[in-house]
Amino acid sequence: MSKVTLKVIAKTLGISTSTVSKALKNYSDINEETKTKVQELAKKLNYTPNSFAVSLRMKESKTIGVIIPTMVHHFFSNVIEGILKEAERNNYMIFLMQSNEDFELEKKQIDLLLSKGVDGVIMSLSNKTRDFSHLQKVIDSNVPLILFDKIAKTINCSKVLIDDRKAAYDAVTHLINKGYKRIAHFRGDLNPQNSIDRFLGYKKALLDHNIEFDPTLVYICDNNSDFSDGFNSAEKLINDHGKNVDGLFTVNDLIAIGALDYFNKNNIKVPEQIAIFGFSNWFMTKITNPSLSSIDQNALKMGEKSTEILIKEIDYKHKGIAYEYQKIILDTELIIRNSC
Amino acid sequence: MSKVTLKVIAKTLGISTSTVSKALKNYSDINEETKTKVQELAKKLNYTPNSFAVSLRMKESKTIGVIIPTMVHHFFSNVIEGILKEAERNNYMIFLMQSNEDFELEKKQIDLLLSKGVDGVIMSLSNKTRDFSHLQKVIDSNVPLILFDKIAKTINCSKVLIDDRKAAYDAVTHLINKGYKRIAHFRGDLNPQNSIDRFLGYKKALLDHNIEFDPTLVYICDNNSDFSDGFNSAEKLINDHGKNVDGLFTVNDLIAIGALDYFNKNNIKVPEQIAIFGFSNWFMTKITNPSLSSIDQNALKMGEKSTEILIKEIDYKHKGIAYEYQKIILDTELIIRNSC
DNA sequence: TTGTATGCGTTATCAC
DNA sequence: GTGATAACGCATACAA
Repeated sequence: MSKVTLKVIAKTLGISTSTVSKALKNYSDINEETKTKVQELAKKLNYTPNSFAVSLRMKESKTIGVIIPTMVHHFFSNVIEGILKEAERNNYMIFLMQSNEDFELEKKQIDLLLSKGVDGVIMSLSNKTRDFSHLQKVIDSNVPLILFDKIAKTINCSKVLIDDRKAAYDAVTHLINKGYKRIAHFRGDLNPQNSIDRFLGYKKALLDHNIEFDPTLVYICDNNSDFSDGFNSAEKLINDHGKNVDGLFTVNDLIAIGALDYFNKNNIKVPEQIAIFGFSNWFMTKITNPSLSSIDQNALKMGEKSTEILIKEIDYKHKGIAYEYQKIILDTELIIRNSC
Repeated sequence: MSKVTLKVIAKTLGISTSTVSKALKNYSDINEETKTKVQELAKKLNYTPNSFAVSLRMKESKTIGVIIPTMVHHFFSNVIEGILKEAERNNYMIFLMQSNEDFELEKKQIDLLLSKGVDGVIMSLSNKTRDFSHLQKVIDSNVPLILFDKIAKTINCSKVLIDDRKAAYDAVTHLINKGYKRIAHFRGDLNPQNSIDRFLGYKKALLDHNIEFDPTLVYICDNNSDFSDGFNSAEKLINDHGKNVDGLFTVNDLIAIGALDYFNKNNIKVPEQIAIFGFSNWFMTKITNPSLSSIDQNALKMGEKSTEILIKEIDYKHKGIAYEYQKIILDTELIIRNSC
């Protein structure tokens, strides 16, 4: 941090710090001559305002806190990229934290962010989070909060998400229209809302098309950061149902790829014997054998949009303008490839 | 940020703010009774120190700035995870920025971090960075700087990296020992040091084993965030050399997978007709067909180690202890799978 | 053992 | 137009 302060400039110019401060901000009641004099010297000395002093005085830090469950994940790294880009455009900096799917850590991180005086918080909840008092605390501290993807329905704040239920419904409907009838589902954890919604979309698509819902075709993959779960579930699926299954819809692409690996290694033809539909449109899906149909959920845009509305709320709050919380549902897109 | 200040506590207790300040810090010259009184009230009121005031006063922010070229990348997201974890352990927060392989942006971000008063900076350079004056600026500002992976040789600061040259040498030697003789190399951008070093390791392995270095077997893949570059280069390779090539060492796994995709789609058997060795040990390499041999570069540890030595340097600086810059070379490991 | 005074660097109010 | 002064919240040297 620069050692050049207003005082230094004032002293070398023989004027007061308040004049310097105003001159640098182009206040109308300052003589043009002094203005240029001050601004030139400031530039020459490479003056930058001390951000702690500014924040202390102004009660805003131009800083946003972000908490995500896991860093190493194509979806989240894309969201982060979107957040960083939008923040950059608006001159905000990002404090990044990873809750590591740990509720206690998530709580602690909220406190840390609040104590650091962030102007707002963007977060996606850990799979284990069932109690939301820490979120309420953010709101009660009068700090704007945006939830994305893994949200808490009961918390009153702006949210950015996709319609998981509809996306799943569309994917499964596609499978059905292609003639598949015994469609399995590898779902995620029982707790997170989007894992629930994808399951519900799957189920509804079956029922709407007069296909019996068979609970034995649903498998839980609770570790969604690895494909081994998909591989193992595929093995179980075939052991349990043999050829009496012809389709598979998975909660994410990683699991789909794990399952595909199992099928490939066991000479089960995809999509001839079993069709697969993934979720997230991870870039790897283009290159699997066969390439994998999936659902694009536009993670980048989710990050950008979350940041955009957060900054708007910060701005409104600052100006004392009232605003309503938004619930933004981003479009998803079926990407049909060769796996179904 | 909490509205409870030292002043509030002092006033309700009828004592001075300085006594409160000291009591909360367990100063030895404060009466035990007042101490507990103060601490209890502070707890009850949920007092948290105003971090701007503390930073302004103490000239340290418990904050680290991190700049990486791209967010959506398995290597970097793993590094970030390591940084976040180590920072968490030491009560530091991370400002994350993405230079997006843009030199001008990288420069600007340095200024932003410096103006935010970070206690230290960790970064990996953009591929386009050839001028390092912005790094020197960090050092001149007396802010500890750690470079990792994409470093500047000429800048005098601590560095954390792997021995790219040796790793590449080992991988290519493995191919040679397996009997492959016409080994191609898909290298990265011409500028970054690690792309150069991997190329040099490749070349040296050939020469040390009496295999002629054939420059026409070297292809440049300058977009290392996608596998299409690998696919296209593989196509060129086969067009140019037909069956007169039996091995391939790539600068990273993404490119290896792109190449593998081309071979698979064109019925070129791996490793029978051509063997492949990747770089980075991305988790996808386990699951390709065939699985891909690669080099593990322990990204997580690179993040942790960078943070660890940065925090040590911050600490030393703060205490006025002299320290020497370190150059830490992390171990790499050949992971042999079915592609060679 | 406690309180007073000062300063960190900035902005804002109000005299002059 | 300009400058003195106070305040943001905290830490600390020094006085009491």
